[in-house]
Amino acid sequence: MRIVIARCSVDYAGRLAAHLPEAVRMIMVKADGCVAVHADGGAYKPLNWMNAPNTLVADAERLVVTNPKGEQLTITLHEVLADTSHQLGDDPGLQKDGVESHLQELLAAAPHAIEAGMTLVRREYPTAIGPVDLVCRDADGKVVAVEVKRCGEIDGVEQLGRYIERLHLDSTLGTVRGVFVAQVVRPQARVLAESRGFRWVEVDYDELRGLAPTDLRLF
Amino acid sequence: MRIVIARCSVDYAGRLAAHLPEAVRMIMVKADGCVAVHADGGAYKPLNWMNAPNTLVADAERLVVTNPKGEQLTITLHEVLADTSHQLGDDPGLQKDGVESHLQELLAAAPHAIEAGMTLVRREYPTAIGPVDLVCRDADGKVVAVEVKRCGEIDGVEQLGRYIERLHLDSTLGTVRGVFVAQVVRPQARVLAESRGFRWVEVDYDELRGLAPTDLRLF
DNA sequence: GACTCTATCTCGGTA
DNA sequence: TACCGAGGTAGAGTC
Repeated sequence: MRIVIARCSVDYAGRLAAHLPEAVRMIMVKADGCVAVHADGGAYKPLNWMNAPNTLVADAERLVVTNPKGEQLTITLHEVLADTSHQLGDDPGLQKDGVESHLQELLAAAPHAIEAGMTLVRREYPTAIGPVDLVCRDADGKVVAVEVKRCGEIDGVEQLGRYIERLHLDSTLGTVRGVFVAQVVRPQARVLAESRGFRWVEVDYDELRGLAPTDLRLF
Repeated sequence: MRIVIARCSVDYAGRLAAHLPEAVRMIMVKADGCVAVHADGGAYKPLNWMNAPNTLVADAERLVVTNPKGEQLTITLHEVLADTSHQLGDDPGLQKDGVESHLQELLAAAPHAIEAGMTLVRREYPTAIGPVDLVCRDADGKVVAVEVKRCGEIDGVEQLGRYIERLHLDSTLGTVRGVFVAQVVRPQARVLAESRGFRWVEVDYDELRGLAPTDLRLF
């Protein structure tokens, strides 16, 4: 990884056009060829960047980064204040716990947490437009499509609607009811779900974890 | 901005739980207190991070970052290979051209580019589920809801459908027709738009720019 | 390759 | 502050 601190100006031409006036910034060039220009604030997102794969042409005055799609980032160096390189090596990568797929696993293991009497038919039930998170049967034996979100927003309700539309084309299932499950369901998503005739349910992740077998936990 | 190259392990506890095994990484601490841990690859996204505002407690062995929401990032330093600081100063910020809001401005200034005889009623027309990009009247005086996208995909068509549903609740408007406008409309979005009875239109950004007054241009 | 969906999304606007 | 929508979304997984 090469790190350059420099007074520079930057131009990007690609999916949009963007320009950065002259200022002191940090330029990070990673081993895979991706480049990021950072200011001294503003979270982790760089002001400008180019992802790998790239071709880099560098001299004392400028750094021109081009990618196969024809996008181009030009960094004009007015004054270089520091320029260092470091050998980092491969990274073993990040282990995560608590993302949507875990919530889905937990609900698959305990569908009664969604609704009393509910049983699992299948996780990731395939349709032409993508898999339905959970397909269940309720206490009356009726088919229920369940969309699981960590955070319940309007998009997820639309998604559930599209899945149910698809499932209705499968005549063996009969009428399919929709349930929208999330740790938090936003007010607008509630309104849309109700107007579409879907139930919405908020579930607690830690509570579910208590209900499920221990081997589902990561650490 | 402080940049540390170190063999370290990292733990994050907050919206999820995450762990990074020991390896050499780059740790960036910005002036606003945000922290990012980078590997030597994987685009601009750090492996782990904490956004400002934060409280930082640092000693030779670890860096503990806590935010007001109770999230915590702990970086355990096993070996520090470099540790430098640089004064960067404020950044003048990024100037952009070609994003959706510009396209919307241009179309508001030249609604006839969408359809001959079209006139603007209002930009960002408010509804209970969010603002409609443009509300216009066509050559026959009929109300038209316009959804503007840089890239026309299926989500945008759904959005237009929701807005029209809402606008129909407003009895003063009469029947509302839908038009989906983008620089490029994807095949799937075309099909969905047509099946919903919406017209779709592709517009050229540079051509529009030629039609509009110069003061709308950024650079 | 295209398409789909998730994200500690980030970021900006607005009520 | 919370909520919503856009993004050069990026990134992972599937087909």
